[in-house]
Amino acid sequence: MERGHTDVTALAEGPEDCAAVKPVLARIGDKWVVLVVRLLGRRGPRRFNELRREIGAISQRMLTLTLRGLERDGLVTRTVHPTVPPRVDYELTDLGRSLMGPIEALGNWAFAHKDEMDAARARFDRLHGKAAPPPSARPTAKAAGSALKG
Amino acid sequence: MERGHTDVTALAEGPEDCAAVKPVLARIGDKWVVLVVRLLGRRGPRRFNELRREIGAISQRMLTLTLRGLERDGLVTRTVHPTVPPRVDYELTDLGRSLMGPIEALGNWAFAHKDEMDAARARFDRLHGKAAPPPSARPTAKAAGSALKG
DNA sequence: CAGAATCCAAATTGATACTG
DNA sequence: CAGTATCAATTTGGATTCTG
Repeated sequence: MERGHTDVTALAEGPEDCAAVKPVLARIGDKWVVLVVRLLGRRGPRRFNELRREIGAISQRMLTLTLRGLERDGLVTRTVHPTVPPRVDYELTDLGRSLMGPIEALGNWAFAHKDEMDAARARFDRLHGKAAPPPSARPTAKAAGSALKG
Repeated sequence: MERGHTDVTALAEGPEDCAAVKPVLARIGDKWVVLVVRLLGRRGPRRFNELRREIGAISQRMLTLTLRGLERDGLVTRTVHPTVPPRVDYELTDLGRSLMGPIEALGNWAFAHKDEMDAARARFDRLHGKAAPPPSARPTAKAAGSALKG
């Protein structure tokens, strides 16, 4: 049953099922999870600071939190080598590896369509007069006052 | 080039590419986006409150924000019918439809492995004495006081 | 090196009220 | 019906400090 990511074409759609997969999707949806899983999947086991360096923009706290979450969900194993200085290796579990298929699909899609999305965003922003509201874009009090920052 | 979700097996892995796809993944990673795209993809165009009802747990504001984001990224179209009361239909664009493959793959994976993840979580929590630290789990002042709730 | 703890800034979200 | 505006509460994330 290791045929990649189970191509079950018929997926339930009831609200109960939505609720069931929601926490799973929440974890996968985590920005860092995708990067960490890809890294561990493609380049094998990694130490804490190796991951940190290779990911680049992540803070220590977020990496710790991300790895802990992945470990909790059974997607990675954490192996502590009782040496000094300490050495900790993180590696994908079978479950974690089974996630690579869907993750790659998503990554490939993102890579293949980022230009279209960029163009769409530019067009939308132009039509709406907005500059570039990052994610949600709502006036946050500080935004009003910071207008004169330049 | 409409062969589903481009099965490009070789995906770049440099940090620059990571940066490029990050915003894309961020949008896809959004909990609601997956649900909305699936709904629009499987059941066709939908009105605002139809989506609201069918999703269930979403607030009006979040649905508005989610749809706006999807529209901005060129994944859905928003059609206003100048009737009274107003009627607005949301529908996937071609780009949006092309996302369905990866989304389904992810949804299927989540559905297929939620039990394993649940089990893993339970085991982890048991070993760590923690009750059930939802996502990140950090002491938030209020959490300290609620420890004696059991 | 790997991580825990603390502090604090900023983003996210829900509830509510108002509008065309 | 389909939003927008505003406010309050929660969450999230980064920076810093400390430890084994």
